[in-house]
Amino acid sequence: MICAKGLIGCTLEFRDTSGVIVETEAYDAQGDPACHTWSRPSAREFVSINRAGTVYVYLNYGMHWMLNFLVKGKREGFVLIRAIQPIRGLELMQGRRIGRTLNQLCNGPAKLTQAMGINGAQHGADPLSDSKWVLRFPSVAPDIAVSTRIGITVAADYPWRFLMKGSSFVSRPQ
DNA sequence: CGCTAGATGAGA
DNA sequence: CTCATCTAGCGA
Repeated sequence: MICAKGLIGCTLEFRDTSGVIVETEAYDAQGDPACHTWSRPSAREFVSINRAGTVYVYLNYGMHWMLNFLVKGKREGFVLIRAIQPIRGLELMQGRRIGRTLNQLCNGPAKLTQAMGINGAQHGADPLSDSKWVLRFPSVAPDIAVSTRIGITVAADYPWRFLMKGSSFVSRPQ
């Protein structure tokens, strides 16, 4: 999905923390067995009642919060933020993830939500009207690598994982 | 009501 | 490799 690719290199700010998005994955609301909309009526309702950009957060494995943004238009679905390069609020983030090095701070979907303090309370937030959230686009387009999605058991072969080429802050190298 | 599969991460 | 920990959705 184009939007997932376009978010690579963007700076994401939430409250007092920020970072550059270096890894994303796309989930298509149409015909993608790995997307929540495939088996969850509540996810389909979320897509229909919210506008593009809305924050979709959910709890996985009973303890890990996953951050997504809603995509709408011709293709609809979610972009999962899988890793960021920490920029601002380093002390705050390291305080939430004791003992982790800078490289290990936000190199995974659950790690970055823990570090940035993102949880279910943010589900449904609208970054366009909520000053806690800021998304800035890069001045120069970054080099992007594409690979298959990881961590899922169905439709994992879709080439919908995007990484900033050469970044050492991705969850795992391509 | 009971059951179970997860878009994971930490630790041994 | 194991296991922590919870909930939407589904079948009975």
